[in-house]
Amino acid sequence: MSGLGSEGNGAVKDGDEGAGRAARSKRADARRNEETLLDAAAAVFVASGVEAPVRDIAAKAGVGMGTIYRHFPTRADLIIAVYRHQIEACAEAGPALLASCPTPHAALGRWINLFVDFLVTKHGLASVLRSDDASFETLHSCFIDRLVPVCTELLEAATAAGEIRSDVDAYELMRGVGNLCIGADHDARYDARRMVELLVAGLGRPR
Amino acid sequence: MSGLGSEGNGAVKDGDEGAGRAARSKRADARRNEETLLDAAAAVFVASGVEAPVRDIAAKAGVGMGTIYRHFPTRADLIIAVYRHQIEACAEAGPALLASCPTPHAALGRWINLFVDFLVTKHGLASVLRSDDASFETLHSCFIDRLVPVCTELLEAATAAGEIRSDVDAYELMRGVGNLCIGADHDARYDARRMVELLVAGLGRPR
DNA sequence: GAGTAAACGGAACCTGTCTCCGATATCAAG
DNA sequence: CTTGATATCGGAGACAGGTTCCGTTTACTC
Repeated sequence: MSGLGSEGNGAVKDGDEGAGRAARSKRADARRNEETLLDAAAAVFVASGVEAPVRDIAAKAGVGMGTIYRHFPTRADLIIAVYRHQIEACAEAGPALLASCPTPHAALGRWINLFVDFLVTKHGLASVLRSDDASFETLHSCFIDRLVPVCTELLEAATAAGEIRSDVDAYELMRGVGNLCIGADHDARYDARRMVELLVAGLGRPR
Repeated sequence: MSGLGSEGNGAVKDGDEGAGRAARSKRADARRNEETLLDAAAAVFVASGVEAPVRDIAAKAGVGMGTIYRHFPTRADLIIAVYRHQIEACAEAGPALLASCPTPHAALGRWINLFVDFLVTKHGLASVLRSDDASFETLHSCFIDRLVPVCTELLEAATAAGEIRSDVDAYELMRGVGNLCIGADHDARYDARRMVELLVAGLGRPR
């Protein structure tokens, strides 16, 4: 609805790999495969959800299992790579909203809506974010590291403006919102957006 | 904290199996094993969480895989059996709270706390409740069928008293609360109870 | 005490993740 | 263009859970 970028495109490419070292040395086939893989993964995620078997992605990309695991040591790394730029867009929207909205509280609400839309439109992303499987730790902290600071900024602005209670921190809020988005697809009776709206409403100073 | 029964005891026994048919015919060893299994499962769930391998439970009970699956056709059935009486206790607490609390809204809050305590103290129960694996559908609807009507009653009482907004139904609320409880253990920075409190606060009429 | 149906046990199977290593392709130097 | 060093590929198979199957054992009945 709000739109944090479309679905199946490259992303990552080669930019921020080795912390800007001198060597842009990857072999051509490797570069090509990485991109193919990213596209295939994005396509499969859309078609079958984020929990699609790795084998399917490898098959779709026309490469072997080894290749996929060389580029993305774990499922989670692949997911991160596919969605990294969308997380980035979401993070960047924070300060922008703060500047353009009438009140910090409004900005916070809008920003959270952005986040919710992102999670809800990616089948199963929210669940996988909450998986207690250790290998998803990376995914989790990728989201957290990038997004929590932004959320903190919005939260502090709203607190400073006296618009919300001050005993909830950004990490907790984002986890709560993330949790509320779980299973939002495949259940017509559950509207994650409305629940999040309630949560944000509850944030408002109890007079 | 509030206490919906302790952990590892029988439950189910033989009562409500075949809709009160005449035949109480099970063989003695079968009856014995079922109870052993229930106890073992409860113990393992406490020790390793609800997601513990079925094999572990069988081993703990000292029976073979076949036995476990004869009594509980699927993982979810076993979980249900173990927790059924606690769900029951929670359901029964609803009307009681409504009668004993000063306002319906207070009763609703207390009842939801009961539910949250139940979920949070059972490692991983909330996650498994939200699993999109089809075999947990039974578990899901067991919770839903028994608890949603109770929640509806509380909700309607509070609505009638003009204490809350009226555009949220019990199913949605319970799903939201259940979601908020996911991963509440093993993350000290996340306090599910506080998030649920926020949600319930948001339920209050926006003046 | 024998006969029979129910219950048991656990090996085998399925699905999904991730590892290992021989086969293959790329690139640079001669 | 050839050649060799080396990065990359591919996919069989190890591993980990859940679930099924079926030959064996056991409890109850006559």
